[in-house]
Amino acid sequence: MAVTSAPRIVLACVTWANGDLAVLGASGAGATLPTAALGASQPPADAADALARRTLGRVPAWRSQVGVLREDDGLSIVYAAVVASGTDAVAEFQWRPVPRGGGAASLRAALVHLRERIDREPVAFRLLGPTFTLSDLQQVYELLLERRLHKASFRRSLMAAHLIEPTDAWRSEGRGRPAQLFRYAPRRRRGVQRAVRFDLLG
Amino acid sequence: MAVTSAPRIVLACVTWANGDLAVLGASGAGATLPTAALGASQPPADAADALARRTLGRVPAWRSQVGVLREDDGLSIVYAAVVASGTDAVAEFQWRPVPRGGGAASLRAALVHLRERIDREPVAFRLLGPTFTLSDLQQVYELLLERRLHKASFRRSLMAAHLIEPTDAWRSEGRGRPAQLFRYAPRRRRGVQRAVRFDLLG
DNA sequence: GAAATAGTGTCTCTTAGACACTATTTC
DNA sequence: GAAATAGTGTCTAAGAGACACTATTTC
Repeated sequence: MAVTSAPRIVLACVTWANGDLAVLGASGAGATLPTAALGASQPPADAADALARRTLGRVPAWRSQVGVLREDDGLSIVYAAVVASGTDAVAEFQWRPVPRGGGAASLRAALVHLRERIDREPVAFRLLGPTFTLSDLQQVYELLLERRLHKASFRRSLMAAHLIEPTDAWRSEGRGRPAQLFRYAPRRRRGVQRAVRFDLLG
Repeated sequence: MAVTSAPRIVLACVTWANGDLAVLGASGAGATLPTAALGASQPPADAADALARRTLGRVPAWRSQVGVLREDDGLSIVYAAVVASGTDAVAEFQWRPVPRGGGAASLRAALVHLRERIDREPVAFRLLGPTFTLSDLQQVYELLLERRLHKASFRRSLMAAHLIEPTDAWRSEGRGRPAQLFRYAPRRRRGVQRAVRFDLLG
């Protein structure tokens, strides 16, 4: 038994608000992420959920461990989490716009983590509410991937994957044609495995 | 300051030997992965490298943090590492065939970690020696991905990515036509960003 | 020549992206 | 009707997989 300070849990909890990504932070000047000490013999994922419950009032819709960082004052176990658009923060926590390009190392790592998982896990769908328009969904993908996507192509491959189903509701934002609302309803396991990609290496 | 046992570093170090993947383990009956206590204020990556140096005599060609697990006797910080085919283990450690489907949780997590990164980081190339045949490379991809790949298609997209260059050496394995040796020599950054994939979700 | 392995040419089918269009709303 | 946003049809080019082939070695 060595005398060590217990590792700390750091939670980067992201949502989609006002057409932008927002991250949960402590109120006040510094944009610090919520943290908690990890209990002896407590599983880190449980600690992350407990921390979310304390700062948000609920367990996130999706959560994943980002990794461990050695920081000045000890070890930080960073978690990325995602909650549905419209979820309110509690007490002394609030949603802040995600800083473009900058921010603390743990937040940047969490955003990279989300970006790397968006095509394998339902990150984008958990960021949205129970129903959403296809423009909403595309905007979330574009924010997380930090690049523009082709509208027709996005919709075609989305439909081909059978991940969503239309509702009979439509939403009008004031100007322009109303958009149909969809819900996340994955039907297919996974299709044919596709080729190895070498184009991301180098 | 709480009284806690320091987290442990666990190293899942993989190589390619005798046409199969092998993992470095302690000699003897139990197939336990090498471990080390993490020093207070020591960065985990440094501890993983030091552990590799102690059990292999060298720093791995590629290394990545897999994550933190709460185990019975404390926290384990798991690292996946890869060394070139032909590297010898030292002292009381040896290469063991990777158990198909089974094995300890930390080893399974490390193998999933490698599989998820093979198309974004040069994992397969670091598993091979400085020169290799295209059949070697394809076999490593097939072992890591656990599925067969199409030979002509594999080679076409590999060449299109400009990741390797031919040497003027050929290797003959006894039977069959000798194969040309290639080396890893990535030339291109990355091509055009391609579409979002929905087919891995669901 | 048979067997084994390396390596290639060609066809087809799928699909991503471009482009241009139609549809439905507010003003 | 203009502006804005949603949604679609068609063409093209790239690429993945199937198939069948050629090439070079050992026996």
